[in-house]
Amino acid sequence: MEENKHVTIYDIAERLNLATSTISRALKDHHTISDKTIKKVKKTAEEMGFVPNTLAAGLRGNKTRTIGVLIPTVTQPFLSSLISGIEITAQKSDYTVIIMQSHDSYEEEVNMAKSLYSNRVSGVICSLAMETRDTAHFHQFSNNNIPLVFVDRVPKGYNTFRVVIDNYTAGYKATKHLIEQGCIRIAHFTAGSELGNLYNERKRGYIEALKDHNIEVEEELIINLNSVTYEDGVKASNALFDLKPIPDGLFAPGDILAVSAVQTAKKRGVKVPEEFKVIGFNNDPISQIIDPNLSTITHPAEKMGKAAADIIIKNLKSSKNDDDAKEITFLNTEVLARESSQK
Amino acid sequence: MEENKHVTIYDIAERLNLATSTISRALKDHHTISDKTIKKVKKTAEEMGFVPNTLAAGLRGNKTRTIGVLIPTVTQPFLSSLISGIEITAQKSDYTVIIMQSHDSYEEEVNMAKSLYSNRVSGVICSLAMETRDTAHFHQFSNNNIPLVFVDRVPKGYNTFRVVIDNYTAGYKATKHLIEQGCIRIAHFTAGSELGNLYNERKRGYIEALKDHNIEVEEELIINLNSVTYEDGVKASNALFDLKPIPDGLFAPGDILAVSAVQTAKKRGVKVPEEFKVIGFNNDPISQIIDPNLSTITHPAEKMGKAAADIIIKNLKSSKNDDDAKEITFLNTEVLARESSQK
DNA sequence: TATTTTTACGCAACCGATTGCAATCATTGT
DNA sequence: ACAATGATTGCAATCGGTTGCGTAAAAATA
Repeated sequence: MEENKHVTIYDIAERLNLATSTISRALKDHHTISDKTIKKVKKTAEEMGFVPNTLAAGLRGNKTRTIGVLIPTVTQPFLSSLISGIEITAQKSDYTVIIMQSHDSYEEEVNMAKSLYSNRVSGVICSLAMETRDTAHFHQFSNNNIPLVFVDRVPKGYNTFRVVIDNYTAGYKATKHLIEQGCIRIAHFTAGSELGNLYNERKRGYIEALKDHNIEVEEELIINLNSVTYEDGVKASNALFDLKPIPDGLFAPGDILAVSAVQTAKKRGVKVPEEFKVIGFNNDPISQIIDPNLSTITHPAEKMGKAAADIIIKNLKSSKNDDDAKEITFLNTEVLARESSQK
Repeated sequence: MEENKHVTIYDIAERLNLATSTISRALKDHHTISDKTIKKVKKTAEEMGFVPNTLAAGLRGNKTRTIGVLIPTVTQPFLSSLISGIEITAQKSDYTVIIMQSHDSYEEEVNMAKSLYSNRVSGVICSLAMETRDTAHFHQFSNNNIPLVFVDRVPKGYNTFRVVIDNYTAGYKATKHLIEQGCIRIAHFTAGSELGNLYNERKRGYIEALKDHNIEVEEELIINLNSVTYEDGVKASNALFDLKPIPDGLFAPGDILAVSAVQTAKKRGVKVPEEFKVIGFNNDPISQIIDPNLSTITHPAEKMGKAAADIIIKNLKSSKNDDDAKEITFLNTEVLARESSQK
């Protein structure tokens, strides 16, 4: 196992009796370099096993062709699909992706943002941690002209790019769907989070849909969860089924919650969808596994990732000092009617 | 939106009338720097919003405190949990994680390996792409003393660190479990892959378990899949149920496959587990969602990630020229008996 | 043939943190 | 009071590409 020192452009230059500047330019097909030289350099570089040192280039040029991704976790289907989308698009333009997980912790998010900045990423894509209440730690990007795109869980009142779905409309659609399936007492699970206001938006849609169909909004049918987990979903579901007449429908703003409700219903002898119709959110893989199959709202994760990466890359290309307002991209969602909400 | 130039140690040095070397040392609590100076420097650095430039440090020191992770995809539960484990451990030691997806393509794997090397990662953790047949593209790491750990899908005959489960034993256990539950004609799904020999190993365990219990190995019960996907699982399952007397059990080397079998069984009126018992592999989330709950083999993804990261970090710390044989770490698996294999 | 224009390449500074070695200052011993 | 020892800090090279500017050589034009 020989201890190969890294091969540098200096090594190539020495071998060919050329200047490093020539090597550097030849490797990038610079027009001032003759074709002969370019071929010769590339051939030699290949032979010597030259691999450019990204650090050196990044240091000098102050651009790393790296996109930093800061998300709560990679283990949620939605987020791993998001990454997948980012990665596919990034790769096409020869960008590298650094992924960091905040684990929904504000402190970690702050640290990792600093770390990304420290690594001089060219752009940042972020979905906020649940805990996050302020966005000061993102100013370092904005202030240094590093494109910043928030996805899905985006902050209010911060002029950056955003890629989202219309959570209000989606919530409205979901609820309307249940109404159309005959539900008249529809429950809703929600979760608090001031900055990433998506649950509030879905709830708004839910309420508005009820009102539009002359259905009374009952506070006891709206349950606030601490966390969007299976366990909390089970608790909330049990609370629902403890009600005197149980509700006949549920709009859960997440498939895990919806699944927990379906399974709890089964355990308690409540028939889905006959006595209790459910619609979830996200179209996670589990929605097609559970019996009955779960109706849900599509959430174009991969598409969102691609869109976010596209924005970063396009922005980097034009490299204009975009001081103007940052666009907000809305992606479409749809009701996916399956068995759990069948009339 | 002021255009803050990055603050460097030069800026701090100028402000305090000190040398950059002093600043650099003060920031890392070097013992030759007085406490006063250290405090002063840190305070000023904080005030000025100094964030160290990782690139510069990495270039100079030729170490980046970055772990490169090269895996087929992040969207599989097993792999995203693996990442999670890597990330948790890395973060504790202040390492950054770069994730790249090969999408099971050999060509992409080669490119991304080069990219990781180009980024001068301090260590690499890899789970091979399905397509990969040789490992030449990993020599650049071995040759340059960059610790390399293969996880789960590991190459044969390559002296590097490996973190795996004992797939043979796991396959044996799974099959034995079905036998103990009364199965006498057990089918098996398998998939070809020469380098990452895990399916072959599981199959070996399956066959050995049958032999040990005097059960004939029937070739028609062993179905070779092109890919480990739901769709291929459905095809294979239908093939099984087309047999004159259908088998009474199935060991599927992946929960997706097992789920596809259970659902296909339902569709065709085959009762699980009464007429057909199933055990999967991985303990993916879906195994607890499907009805009946899926018996499976635990696969300690997060633990494997932690172990792999630990190896990298430990190796980097000792920084000995470990020319000796690389250890192989076996993690434990267990049968998780749930409803789908109930006697 | 003399001169202008191209073409092709070299020189050297630069990015920002790190580090071996030299230098300066303060403190203690004699 | 002076040398010696130790505590602090400064100097300058270094890592490996990148790039503005300068120049020599070749080609084009007068």
